[in-house]
Amino acid sequence: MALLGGIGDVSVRGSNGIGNGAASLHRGKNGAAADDAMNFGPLAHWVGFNLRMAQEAAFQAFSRRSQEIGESPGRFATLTLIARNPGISQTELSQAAGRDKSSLTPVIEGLVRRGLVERKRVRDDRRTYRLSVTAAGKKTLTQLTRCARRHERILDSIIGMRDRKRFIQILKKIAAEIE
Amino acid sequence: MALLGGIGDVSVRGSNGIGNGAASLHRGKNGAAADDAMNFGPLAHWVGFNLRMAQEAAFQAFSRRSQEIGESPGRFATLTLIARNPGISQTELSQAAGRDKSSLTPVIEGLVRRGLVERKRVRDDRRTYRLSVTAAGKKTLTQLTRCARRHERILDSIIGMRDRKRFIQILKKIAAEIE
DNA sequence: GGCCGATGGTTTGGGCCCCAACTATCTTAT
DNA sequence: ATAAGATAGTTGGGGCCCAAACCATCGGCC
Repeated sequence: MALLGGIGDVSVRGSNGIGNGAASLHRGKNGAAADDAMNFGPLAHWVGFNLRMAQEAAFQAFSRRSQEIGESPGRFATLTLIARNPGISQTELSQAAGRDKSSLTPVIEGLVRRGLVERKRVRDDRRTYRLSVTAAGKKTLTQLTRCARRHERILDSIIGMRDRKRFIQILKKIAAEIE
Repeated sequence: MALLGGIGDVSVRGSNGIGNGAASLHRGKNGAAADDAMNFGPLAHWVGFNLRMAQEAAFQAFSRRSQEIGESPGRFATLTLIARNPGISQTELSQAAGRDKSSLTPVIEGLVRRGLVERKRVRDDRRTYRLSVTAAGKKTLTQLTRCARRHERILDSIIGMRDRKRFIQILKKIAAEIE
């Protein structure tokens, strides 16, 4: 498990990379589509679709990794942001993380319950909370960061250092400018 | 915002691109973090995080677009794949789309209910279904494709034609090679 | 001082996803 | 033939996300 050695093999991947390469699907004997390879049509050339596939795959991979520590990718990003910006409010946090504030309620609630994050009311504005990471939280964060670095190293090796910087730049640009 | 005039401004974006640029958060008067800009720490340089942000943003954008037609991005990809590979089974489909087969049950069920997809039992193997797109499905697909092309054009303009090809290549590589 | 609109957080309802377990069916080896 | 193993699809439980409705509090304005 990450949990397994490869868990069966949801990974048709590995061999086929989405492209109209040579995915061997073997439609049963008389598959209606005489073709033997999967046809992705226009999807193969579209950014949106490939972005989704890549993100989903990377996310799942990291998910498995961080699971060993008992945390999820979402909680990890949140924890990091709080650590780097002590005293931040939930709304600010949600904007930074690109999530709706309502999504953070359960996440924070969980972090607090596990004693990784502290949440204090503010005197001058009794609506907002002020978040900060506890000592235990810092410790967990260190582990998670190590774990994330391993994950990043793998991604780096797939992308190649030559394109890495530009690749990230483009991702940032998309997140910032779309819509 | 897309749906309103600007509702406050969930869009810290636009101005800050995740990078440690100049996101002005204005922690209330005495914000614990004296800093005025959001600190993303290592997240800013990591592929995983930026991948997630970009994908999520693009996904939401397309989601809104396709909603006008009454469909979702997930259903769109599924429909396209069925159209391109008539007679495909649900399992094959799930592998191509990189999702668990159980995720497809409700999706297909929905497409069938709306009369966009046809599902036939096979004689020689009564376990599998054979999927195909109906005439109505083809029509919807045409609309969706048009809609997707508009979306793609925007993404293209953000990425720039010079890097586009390489960018997609990298995304495919990630989806194919990670774990 | 009291009202109204804005703002921080929570709740509720819905979507999409994964995984593990289960049913029905097919295949294979005995 | 038949029992064991593989495979197609479904079900149930859990996670994470968004959007709209809802409280409480804050702030400006008269």
